[in-house]
This record gives sequence, structure tokens and C-alpha cells, in this order.
Amino acid sequence: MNIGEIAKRAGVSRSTVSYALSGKRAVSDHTREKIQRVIDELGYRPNASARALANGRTNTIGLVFPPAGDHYTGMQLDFIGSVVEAGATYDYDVLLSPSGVDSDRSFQRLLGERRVDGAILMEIRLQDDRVDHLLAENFPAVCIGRTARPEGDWWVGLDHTALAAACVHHLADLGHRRVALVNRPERLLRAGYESAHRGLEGFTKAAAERGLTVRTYTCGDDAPSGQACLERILYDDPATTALVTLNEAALGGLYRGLSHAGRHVPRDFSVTGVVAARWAETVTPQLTAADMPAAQMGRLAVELLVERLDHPDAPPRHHLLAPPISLRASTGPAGTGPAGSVAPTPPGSDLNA
Amino acid sequence: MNIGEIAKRAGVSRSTVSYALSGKRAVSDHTREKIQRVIDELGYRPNASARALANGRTNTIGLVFPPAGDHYTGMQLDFIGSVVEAGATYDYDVLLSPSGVDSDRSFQRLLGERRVDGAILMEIRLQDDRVDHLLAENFPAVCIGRTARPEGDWWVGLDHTALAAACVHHLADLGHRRVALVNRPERLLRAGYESAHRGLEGFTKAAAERGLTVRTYTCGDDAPSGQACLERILYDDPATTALVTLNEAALGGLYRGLSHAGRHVPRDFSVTGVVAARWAETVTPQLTAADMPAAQMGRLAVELLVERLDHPDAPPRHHLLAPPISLRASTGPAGTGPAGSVAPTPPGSDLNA
DNA sequence: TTGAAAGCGTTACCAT
DNA sequence: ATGGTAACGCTTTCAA
Repeated sequence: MNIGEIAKRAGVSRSTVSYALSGKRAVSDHTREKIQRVIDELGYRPNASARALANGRTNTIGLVFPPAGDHYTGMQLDFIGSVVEAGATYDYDVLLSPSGVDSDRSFQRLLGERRVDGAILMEIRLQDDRVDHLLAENFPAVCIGRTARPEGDWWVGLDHTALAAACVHHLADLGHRRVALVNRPERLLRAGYESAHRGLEGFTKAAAERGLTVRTYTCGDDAPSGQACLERILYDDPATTALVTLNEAALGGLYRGLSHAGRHVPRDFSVTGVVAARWAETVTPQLTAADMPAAQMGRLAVELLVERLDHPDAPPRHHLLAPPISLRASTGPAGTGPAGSVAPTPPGSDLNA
Repeated sequence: MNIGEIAKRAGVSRSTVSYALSGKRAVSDHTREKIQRVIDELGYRPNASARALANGRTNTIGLVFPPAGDHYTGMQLDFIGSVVEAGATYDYDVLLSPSGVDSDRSFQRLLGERRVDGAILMEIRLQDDRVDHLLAENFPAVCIGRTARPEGDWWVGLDHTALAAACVHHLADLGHRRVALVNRPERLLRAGYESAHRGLEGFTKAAAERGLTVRTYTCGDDAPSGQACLERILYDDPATTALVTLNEAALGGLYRGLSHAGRHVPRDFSVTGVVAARWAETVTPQLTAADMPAAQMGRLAVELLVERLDHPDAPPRHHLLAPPISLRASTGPAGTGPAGSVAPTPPGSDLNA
């Protein structure tokens, strides 16, 4: 079942069928209806590969994110979902590419073999060879996140520096003096993950401004790591009264650790951080946090990419978002610490992924 | 940059280049090396559309799941992740299709336009027009889940009936007599979602066998709905001492509702259900549950699909999984109920999505 | 061991 | 308003 068959049965040429379908050339009502009847009858749909080969467009966008190893985090989920749905509204399909570096087979396939018209990259590193690669080839791409030098590129980013700082100021305003930062896994920090670095920077600077005593930790992307991390925090400094987490997946574990240590949130201990709203509302008490607007970012990235694809010479555009802190129930005034503080036990050593 | 260019520079024919790449015909070492040098030098990669057009294979599989509306659940995330990674090991890319019914544009594109070699379907309904459609066309597909008549089809499923029953027996063994079921949203139940129906069936039958007093609820896929649902459960029957949830996304809200009602888990109230392990470990206390082996199911689905693609006439295969209940910390012996039971207040009315 | 050429199913240019 | 035909870039059969 191909366009030739349709043409034959409708008694017209193949090009007329093509034009009737694409609307790129006027076709008389009579002819179009005749063609449409045949198409409906036979259930014809043009072959995507042939079309892509002929006109050079696949109508597919690639979504590139690092292989998760064992699992993905909630925000990644939100990003993927929003990109897929936004793409669908523009009739773009989304091809997933689990690639952390530009040498990944999947990344090579996507771009080298021209499987997609453009790409959206997630989990950007400050130095990101995938981005460099794309930039060098002038391949239509939009980053969710910024490299160290984002000028001249297309991206939608979050101001992690400002967000982490806002968390610190919020806690300082509540009177907290000893605060911990729970960052993403050591491995990601070392790899240069933007959110981990900029968040750390914002935290550190704001803490210095407010004269706080701080400690910073890396933590695996899962609940058990979060629990272990919390134990270490209290072991290192039992007088800690608050924490900021950039690590969403660890949140449940952090809460559990606090509960086991007998610290009530928010009476004895305040928790805040940068987390997608949906997950902030899952825990009890609900997390006061700078809500990462994952769905909005995914949608914006698609919009930017579509614009770039439609106007290949358009100047680079970007969006830098800095959502305010949503006050929920996990932070409160610094107290005098728990009455009967439990003697800390040395925590396990597998804090990191 | 195309195969002709490579051929010219290497001083061979295009077919020789093609064969050197595919290995489908012997090529002398000398020639192959010469070609490879040129390829490396120019960074050539064959165009995927042209290749797909010529040999009829896209090396892409479609992953079909309903559009989430506002968000996806954790298990969906696990499925997507595992399918993508398993696909990558076979050098298959994954194309996402947010389609709940066979008339969705994205579904039509995927299959009708032959964008993919095969498909994996999620969120199966007992009567599923997508499955019927695929079956009728003998399109290579594998379902994650089973329709009402799964014979003759390819699938990897979970024995929701047995799992829900196991939860009931577990609670009955602990002495619970009044138990609630928290199901997926009403909308999904009405649409005929397999897990919701078979889970309900298993729950109801097992409860009857054990002579339990039960109530069943539908609940939106989010924490606030879970909280509201829990309030209604205790309002309808304050003597309820345990619940089984098929709704993972509501879990955090259920816990919060219990906490607000002053019911301690597991002392005053036991919670269990069917939930992906990763999410069962996020809550405190960790959930005793039949762990939905999402990652394994995704991997199996890919393996089945690859087999079906490699052997178009192979007889249908499937896997029915029934993981045991993982004992964690959220269930315990039925007590005599809380000492000073809080007077229930009428819950809100937006229990369902 | 290699080359030539005929498809694969579209699109889009050049005619009329 | 429509038809004819040359691309698009690859694979694969047929010949040598």
C-alpha cells in the first residue's frame, strides 16, 4: 500500500496525491475528495522513512539524558512526560536517548544517522561534550540546563544559585545557625553537573553572607542513601537544626533518618530544598521548597526547539527561571534543640551512589 | 556526506561500502581497512531514513502509554526507564507514544507510518482497542499487562489477582478484620484498567474467603487524593485497621492521612499493597508490599519483542509474574484500635482524579 | 572479491 | 490544476 497505488485507484498522478495530502499545492475539490475517499477506504498512511528521506525531516525530536543505571528520579520523569506531551501537540514524536556523553552509541545514532530533526538535552554538565559537539555542528538543540558558558546557545535553565541561596536565607530568617546541604551523588558532582555545582555555590555564598555554620554532603539518589546521609549529618554535628536538599530522591530517606533520630519536623529540625512540587507534596510534613517547575521547563524547551527548527537562522533564545519558595510545612523557627538528644551512632559509609 | 562519497574516496563501489559496513558479504581485509579509514576520517554515518526505506527496518521500537494529563506515576517511570535501557542493549532506540486509544494521532503515526519495527504497550485495559488493532494487523507488539483474553498474544503481566489476594491474606493472618482497598482512579477503573480490575477481584474474593469486612475506594493518582481517601475510609468505618493500596501515587497521602488521624503505622493501622520496590522504600515506615518488578518487566518485554522481531513466525510467548510480599515495616498485628479515637470529620469530595 | 543497477516510497521541481 | 520524473541515500540482486 503506497502512494502509487492510491494514485492509480484515484486515477491521478502520485504527485497529485502527495500534494492533496500536504496541501503544498492547490488541488481541486473534486480531485481531493476522490483521493481522500480512496485513502479512507484503504487506510493508507504515507511511509515515514520514505518521507523523511525525501524531504529531510523526520518530525521526531530526540530527548537525551544520561542512562540512569538503576533508576530515574522524579524530576526526570516530569521532564520526560512534559516533553513528550508538548511534542505531541506539535505532532512531533520523541525518541529517547540514554546518553551521558557524546560517545554513547545512542547519541551517535540519534545525531549522526539523522534520526531526529533536533534534540533536547537534560542533565547538563558545566563542561558538556554533548553540548560542545552539537554546538560545533550547529545541530538544532535546546538544553534543559546551562553549561559554564551558555551564551550563544539555546536553553531553558533554573537559577540554582539563587534557589539554593533563597533556601539558606529562608532558614537564616527563621534563626537557624547550623545548616547542612544534601547534594546529588559525588559522582555527579565530580562529573560537573550544573545543578549540583551552582546549587552548592549558591548555598555556600549565602551561608557565608549570613554567617552560618555549614557542612555539605553528597548523597546517593535513593531513600537509603538519604537516611544514611542524615545519620552522618547528626553524627558530625548534632547541633544541626536544618538542611537544604538538592537531592529529591533522597528526601524520603532524610525524613526517615530524622524520625529515627527523634527529631520532629519542623519543631526540632527544618527541611527545605529544590524539589519538583509533586514530590514535595508527597512527604509528611509537606516540604517547603523552591519548586522545580519541571513540566513548564519541558514545555518551554519544546517550544524553543520548534521555533529553532522552523527558523534555522533565528538568534539563540533562552529562559532562566527562578521560582519562589513555596511555604509548606517542613520549616519553622530554630528551637533550642531537642530536649533529650539521642546519642549518635557512627553511620554507615555508603552515602554516595 | 553519503555512501557514494565514501565509495568514491575509497575507490570502490557503493555496494562494497555497504557490505563492508554490514558484513553481509565478504570483503577483503585490504578493502575494508581502506574504507574504514575514509569513514573514520570523514565521520560518516549511514542515514537512518534511507536505510529504513531500503531494508524495511527502523531499529526503533515504540513505547505506547496513555497520556498522563498532568503527571506520570512512579511505576510508569520505572517501566519507561527499563525499556529504554534494555532497548539500548539491543541497539534499539525507543520512540514514545502517548496514546491511550488506537485513534490517537501519535498511535496512528507510529504504526501506520511504520516508524517503528515493533511496539510495547503499557497500561493495558481488559478490552483494549489498541491491542485489538495490533492483533488484527499482526503487528509485532508486546503488552505489559493482559487483556481479558490474552491467549495468543505476547505479553508480560503481573498476577494482580493473586497479589491483591496475598495482601489480604497477609492482613487476615495478622488478625485484621476490617480492611479497605484503595484502588486507582474511578476513571481508570471505568476504562477497564487491568490492574485495577484484577486487583479488585483478588481483593474481594480473598476477603470473602477470610470473612473480612471490607470497603473499596477509588482514589486519584496523587498525594492529596490519598489523604482525602484515607479520611473517608476512617469516616466510613472508624474501626478499619488496615488497607491495601493498588495506588502507588496515593501512598504518601495515605500515610499523611493516618498520621493526621493519630493512627500510628503499624501499631494502630497496617498498610500494604502492590507498589514498585523503590517507592515502597521511600515512605516511613517502609511499606510491606508485593513489589511490582517494573524494571524486570520492562526488560522482559523488550526481550520478548526482540525475539518476535527476529522470528516473525515464532509462537506467542508470555511471562506471568507473581512476586512474593516483601516484609518491611508497615504491617503488624491488629490491635484493639487506638485508645482515644479522634472524632472523624466529613472528608472532602474530590477523592477521584 | 567486487561492480552495476534496480528498487524502497516519498517529495518537489519542471513541464504543460 | 495536474502529470512526469529526478532526486533522497541506502540495500540487495544479478553479473562478472
